Amino acid sequence: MRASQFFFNTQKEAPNEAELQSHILMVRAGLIKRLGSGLYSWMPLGLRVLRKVEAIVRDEMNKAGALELLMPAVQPKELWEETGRWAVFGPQMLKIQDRHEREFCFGPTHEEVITDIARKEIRSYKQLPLNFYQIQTKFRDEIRPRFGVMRAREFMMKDAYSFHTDFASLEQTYQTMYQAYSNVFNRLGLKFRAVKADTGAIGGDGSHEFHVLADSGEDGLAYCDTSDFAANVELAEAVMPIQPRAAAQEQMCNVDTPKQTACEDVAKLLNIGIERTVKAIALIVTVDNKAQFVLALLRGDHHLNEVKLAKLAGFADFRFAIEEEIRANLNCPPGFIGPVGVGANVQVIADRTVAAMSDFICGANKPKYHLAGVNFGRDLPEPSVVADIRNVVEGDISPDGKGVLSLCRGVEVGHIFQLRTKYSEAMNATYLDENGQSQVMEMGCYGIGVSRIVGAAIEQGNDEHGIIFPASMAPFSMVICAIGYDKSELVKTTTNKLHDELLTAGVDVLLDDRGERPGVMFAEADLMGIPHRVVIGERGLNEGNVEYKTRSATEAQSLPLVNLVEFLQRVAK
RNA sequence: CGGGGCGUAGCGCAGCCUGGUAGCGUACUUGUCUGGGGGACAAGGGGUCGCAGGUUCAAAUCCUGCCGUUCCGACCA
Repeated sequence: MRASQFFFNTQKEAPNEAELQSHILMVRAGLIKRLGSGLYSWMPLGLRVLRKVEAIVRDEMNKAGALELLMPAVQPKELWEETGRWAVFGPQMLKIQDRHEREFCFGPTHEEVITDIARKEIRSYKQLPLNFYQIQTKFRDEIRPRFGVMRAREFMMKDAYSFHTDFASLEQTYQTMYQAYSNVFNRLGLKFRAVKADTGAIGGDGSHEFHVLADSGEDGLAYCDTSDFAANVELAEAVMPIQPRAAAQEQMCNVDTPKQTACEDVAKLLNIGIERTVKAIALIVTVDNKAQFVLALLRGDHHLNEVKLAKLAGFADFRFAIEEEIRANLNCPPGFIGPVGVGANVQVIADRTVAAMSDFICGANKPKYHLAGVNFGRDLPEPSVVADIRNVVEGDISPDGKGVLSLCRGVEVGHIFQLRTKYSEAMNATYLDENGQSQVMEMGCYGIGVSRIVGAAIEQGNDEHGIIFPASMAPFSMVICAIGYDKSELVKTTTNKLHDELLTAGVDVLLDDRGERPGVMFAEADLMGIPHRVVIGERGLNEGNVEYKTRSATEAQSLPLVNLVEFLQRVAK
């Protein structure tokens, strides 16, 4: 490709709302162009990247035995009512009407459509297992689109759905997909991790997320360095403390904390470790339309895990209490609340760690006071519920007992689920088994955020000059910067010839024939993240040399003209 | 939906308080000089100042309403 025949539009400044490096660089390099909130055009340069990712995903899906199809993006409401998700998905779904005022949505996912296909097309156990996939535009009306294509409303997704006669078959395909996903991310050249995950709104049993590791990632991950345990922080279990609760040593007493409302400040004032403090989080839990005031106890330095809490029996519907509710139930302003001496109207639940603490510090339910030397069973009743309700922290024992946990952040780019029969049952997707009996199909589903991968990859690969693409997804694998293309006949003929020969050799090469100044060509090539750069000018040519450098190298090397194509062909592989 | 910010040229911004010819940087066009890390000089083109209403002789500027957008708290590939 010749730069003079292509179109790019690089910018020195990115729009204000771009806050993530990947977003800024994608806009500056001219990969994408914003149309509206969460809506992006993929410009020719960006589309080349997207297509390369797609190609790898498609190839690995095919290798794993999945069959590509393409379903409508627009889906009728009736299908979604069968599974009850028309209501469940709620405002995240873009709902539209046709001229007859019939209701549709722009598909945020395709379980209903594929299950409808399966129930109509699959009759016999002999046809199973089957795995269908598509690569298609999805729309989810995100509450807060941001980070460019990393959290856009319209995005490109590969979604696959498998159908099985039994769970064993599902597990087998699930493993195949797990491996295929690992292959995809390895081929893309990304640092990633597969973690155990919460199944969220899609539902089902077994589930793994695939995360590209990046400090700016929206998900917290916990992993064990000495075993293969890895899980989303939402799910990672904080195991029961090994040490049983120590016997009480101190007497309970008031301590003056005139301004100290946070555990951290109380600990500082008393000159003790924050791990000796307990905080009480006031919640309103609704069961059968009845609101119950609850204090959830956590160690001062721990954080509540709302996903875990919501999974406890009776806690599905909870929210944080507001100040008036706290005052009404405890007769005390927030900042000094605690579990000691509360009335029967207050339920107290404790995190496992707290349940094993003794002689701790907590709020006194009296303004400007905390209590020290507090002990369960003596100063207050044992908590009614003890459960794992906190986020794991660095250094926690790994749930598999084979080491300690470390934390990192990641961008979720893939998610695989064992759906089991959630959709097939609701939509009556059945087949006839060997005995002529009707059986409900087992299902799995497997997603990859194709467009998100581009953002995640840039998040992982960039420097002060711009994007550093992995070779697998760069828009061009090589650029020839022809210095003085418009002035020097020698440069022109040499670079033209090299360009044609590289193309013939199968190298995805860009010839910068615009006659731009060297600085401009270098800056733009770096910004776009092209992995290999060949610089050809008259001065070097007269000595029989050209210059070569990879995107991430700091120094260029001089190469002889002889055998140049062979060399470049080899490095570009 | 709750709360804050911002809407002026493709992008980044000033002007608004104190009403009176719409500006700067960048990008774009043309020319000259340049030519190894977004070069210099000169001359240009490009704006219903988000929309609607109001106050006024006069509104980008003051007032009201609406819309869009963005950031901070409940979603997910």
